[in-house]
Amino acid sequence: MSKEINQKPSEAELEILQVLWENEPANVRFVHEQLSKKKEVGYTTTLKQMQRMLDKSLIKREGTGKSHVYSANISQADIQASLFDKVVDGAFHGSAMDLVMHALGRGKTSPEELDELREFLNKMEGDEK
Amino acid sequence: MSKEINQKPSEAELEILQVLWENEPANVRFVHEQLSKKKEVGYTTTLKQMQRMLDKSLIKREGTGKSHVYSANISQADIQASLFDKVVDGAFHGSAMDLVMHALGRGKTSPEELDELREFLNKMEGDEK
DNA sequence: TTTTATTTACGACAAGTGTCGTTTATGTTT
DNA sequence: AAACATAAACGACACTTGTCGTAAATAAAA
Repeated sequence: MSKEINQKPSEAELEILQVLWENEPANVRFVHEQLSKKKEVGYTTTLKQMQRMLDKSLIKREGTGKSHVYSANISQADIQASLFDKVVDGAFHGSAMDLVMHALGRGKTSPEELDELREFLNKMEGDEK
Repeated sequence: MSKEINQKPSEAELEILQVLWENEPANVRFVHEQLSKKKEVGYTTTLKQMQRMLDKSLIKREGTGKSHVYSANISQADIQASLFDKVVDGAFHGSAMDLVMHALGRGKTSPEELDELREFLNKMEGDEK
């Protein structure tokens, strides 16, 4: 059901998608300004990147002449799933559980979050009868 | 303390590293044969890839003349951390917890694993007094 | 010590990516 | 309408990556 992910976004493309996911629809200037907060990059670079993403259908756009606005054309959920699988396969022996342990073992998880997680686990247990 | 990760491995490089992590040290032929189980690829392709990885110091090698054996030069742990951060930042709003939820919410986690996780959580709680 | 089998080393090439400079189109202001 | 400001479109270029073919080196067999 979910759209085919023909072209997985590159590093830079992902950054752009992030901006879009949280600010759709947005024009190039806006996206560029957001990116500029994180790194040094030229406006035309961002523009070009977005045009290529348009070609690849990673994003879509509306508007005419001088006012184009873009939106992501793949859901964040799809990318999450895709990247998740990739990292699990690529670095955690294919074991999602190992990844979870890694996440929790970094010592950066707050007690509140742990509680939340615990609750989540209980809920899951309930679900599977 | 951990070695700097100057060049993050590419997709193909990661596959090679995986083989090495589990079979160090290994020669090109062996690595190539392992890769061949998963995908179609030429011997020289693997060789070239490994030579480049050597240049980048992703791996190291020993031996002379016709018998070279290679070993990974970055730990799996480093890569795990690196890829983990990358995916968390890139697709999960920087929230490791969201990633964990994603992992658990896929419905591919066995009850045993969930129990194991629960125990892990309890243990963590204990630790932080 | 030739021949044979392998392994390495080189060099190439196409596609994809990150980055821009420059030019063109198009609204906006005078 | 002329001048400006700004956005979009093009084209380029250097690097990386994935893939090999071919040549050179070297060890093993005959």
